[in-house]
Amino acid sequence: MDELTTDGFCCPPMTGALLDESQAVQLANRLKALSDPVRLRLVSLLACTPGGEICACDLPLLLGRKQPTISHHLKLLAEAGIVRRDQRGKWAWFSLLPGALEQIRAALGGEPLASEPKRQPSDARV
Amino acid sequence: MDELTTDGFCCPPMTGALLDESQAVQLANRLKALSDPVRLRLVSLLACTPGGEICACDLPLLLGRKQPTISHHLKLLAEAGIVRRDQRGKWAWFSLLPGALEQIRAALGGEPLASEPKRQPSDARV
DNA sequence: GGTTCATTTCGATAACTATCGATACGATAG
DNA sequence: CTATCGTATCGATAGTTATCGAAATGAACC
Repeated sequence: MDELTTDGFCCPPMTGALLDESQAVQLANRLKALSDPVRLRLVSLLACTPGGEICACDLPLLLGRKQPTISHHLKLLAEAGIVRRDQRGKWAWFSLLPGALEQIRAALGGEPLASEPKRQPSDARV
Repeated sequence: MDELTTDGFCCPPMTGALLDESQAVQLANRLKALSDPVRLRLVSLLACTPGGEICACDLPLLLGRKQPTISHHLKLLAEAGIVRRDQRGKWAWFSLLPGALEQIRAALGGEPLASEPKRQPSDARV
């Protein structure tokens, strides 16, 4: 899990910068990291916390999951480059990795993504 | 699968609009619909196609998957409210549902999502 | 070193998902 | 009505994931 190289969908009207297989896999992996209610709430918590970070010890209560489950989700988010772990004394603090969400949003298409006319049914095949 | 009621993460600096369980489930479902390379490429194709729509008959070749697989992915995208189906004669044409991607992007946090200071390790418990 | 406590890893289970062959459905053409 | 052909559904299989109890790891403190 490394850099996000694509600038995502294209479409300031009608370009041709499709996602190739590997770009799609990369973006899919990042989105998958966010495609879970527990992880979304976790990210949302981090985003809304004044200091920007949360102690792992509070998460089981905040999210209603047992501690190993929380740890599992934190690991996935960290591997996806969305969250950063900071061991401070006995406790582990987590924070959003700056720019991560913005990158994902951008990959989902920075531009309007307009829709347009219609083609004939008869053009369909070949 | 209906409306997207949340405006997502909060955080024009430090608000308190967390995602609750049901909001999180809803958003997770939409993200899950995008968390697959085949579906991402499909969406990307739709986004980059001049007319904004593609005949299902072309997708097995374009995406390198068999027809039932394509049909499966199209169904998921349609159920997630990302794609629209238009039967025209014998063929089914698909197009992006206007605004769907934008909604998802917005739910991922319309605002900067800044990060900030640090707390003491000793504040950790209680 | 040894105790304590937060967190991760392990292992097991249940639920879900992508894929595709076979088949059913649906619309058009004859 | 029948044949044809595009698409959806069914059923099976293999791979993935969320969850959590139990055990291992790691850091502070004495």
